[in-house]
Amino acid sequence: MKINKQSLEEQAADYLRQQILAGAFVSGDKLTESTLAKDLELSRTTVRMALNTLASEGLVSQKPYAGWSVTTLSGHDIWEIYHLRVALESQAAMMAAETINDEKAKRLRDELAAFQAICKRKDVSLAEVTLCDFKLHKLIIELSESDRLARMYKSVINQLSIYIRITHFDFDIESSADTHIDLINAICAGEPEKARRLAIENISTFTEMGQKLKIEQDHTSDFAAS
Amino acid sequence: MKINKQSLEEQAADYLRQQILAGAFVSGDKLTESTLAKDLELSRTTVRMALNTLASEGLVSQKPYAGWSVTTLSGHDIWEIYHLRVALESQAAMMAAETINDEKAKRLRDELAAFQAICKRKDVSLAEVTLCDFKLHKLIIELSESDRLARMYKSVINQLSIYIRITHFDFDIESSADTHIDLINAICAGEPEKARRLAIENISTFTEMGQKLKIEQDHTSDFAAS
DNA sequence: TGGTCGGCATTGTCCGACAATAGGCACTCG
DNA sequence: CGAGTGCCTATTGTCGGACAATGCCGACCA
Repeated sequence: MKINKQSLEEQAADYLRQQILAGAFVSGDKLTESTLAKDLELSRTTVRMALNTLASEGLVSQKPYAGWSVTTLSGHDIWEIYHLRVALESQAAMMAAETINDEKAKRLRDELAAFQAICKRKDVSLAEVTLCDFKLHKLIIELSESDRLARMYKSVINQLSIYIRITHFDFDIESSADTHIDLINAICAGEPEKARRLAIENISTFTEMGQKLKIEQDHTSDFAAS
Repeated sequence: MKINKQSLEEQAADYLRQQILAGAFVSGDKLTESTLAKDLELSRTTVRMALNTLASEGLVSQKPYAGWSVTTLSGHDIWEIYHLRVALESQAAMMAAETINDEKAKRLRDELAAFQAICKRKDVSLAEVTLCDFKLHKLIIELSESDRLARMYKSVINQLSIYIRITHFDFDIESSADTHIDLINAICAGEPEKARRLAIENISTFTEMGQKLKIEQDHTSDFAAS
């Protein structure tokens, strides 16, 4: 038996977030309260509150009396988001290194090992590699043991994925996991400053490539889910 | 003539935020929708949305069907907030250093000079010093030119001031401004890495003292206002 | 003592209504 | 032809009331 403890508003927010991240609504699309209310079979009030939630996460924007729309990001917005990601992820790497213990280290190494195993397969798809990469970064955030940081990070990543539907591309898949080895080692060794530096480097190369190519990504809901 | 373009919800949120930061409601106080609605002469719906906004900022918490209350922060929460402040403020210092120009440098130096002037006065109050200190930090954030970062920073600071009603205490007021000199110089000189390091040091000493003493602070509304 | 059962306060959700506003269209006037 | 003007429509902003769902607390009972 499974009972649903989430409020309707929460469910609506989750659903809409997922739809946006999955690309069912794309940047600039207009969302009207009454239409959504009919589609979701909810009252306008509830839908409205869900939209408010998404707005606070930066996924949708509203113009007074004009309507809601999926956020459109300018170049400057992307710049902001990139720098925020650097700030949060490097901080998380530091904190993870500071609070490292055997159990955490094991989780990190296991995740990295899985990542490497995936990369070695010949028939591996980009999607799978991407998923592993995401999971690893997400794990580092989790190991920082800061819910607030995790929340902010998720918001940043979600905003980013409205704009870019990529993470990895046609560069060497095999070495994809390996670029994380040093970072994971630094964290496990309890070297905060080194971990911080490597985390920044890792994101930098990632983003640099992101500027060149944009590819559809088919599992954007990963971050929004939890 | 001055017309009010803000929605009622926004005004309610601003008002409540100010009340919380000013100490009219303290940590743990219960807020009931219908009571607030009567007090503010608004509908429950509107109040509810305002509370939702504050919740997304971390100022109030809600337990389903039980009620809203001003957030109570645990030791771990404070730890999270401290680390977030470090991450955001050091990043802002870096970004300010990276994008420094004559006009920005002038603003920084002017603010610092004002700070120093205040500290030199014999009859200066702690409140005034605190205000200057806040303004300087706020300026650095602003100079990073990232609205998202500013928003997150404000949220972090607001949460912090629910718990701690202090910024400065009975340590040497005269040298208070001077501890910022190196940081400002690094930013103006366009040295991101140095600026980052000094920003972290600055916050660390600040927080360290914050753990010892807690003093009422009488201008908490500064950050929430803008 | 410990568990159960109501009652009360408060939130969660809905509906319907109406005012306020933005955005687009047609119209006028030069 | 172009610019400004005024109207119409779609949509949001706000409201009040209503009722169900739930958490809390105290009373009662074994």
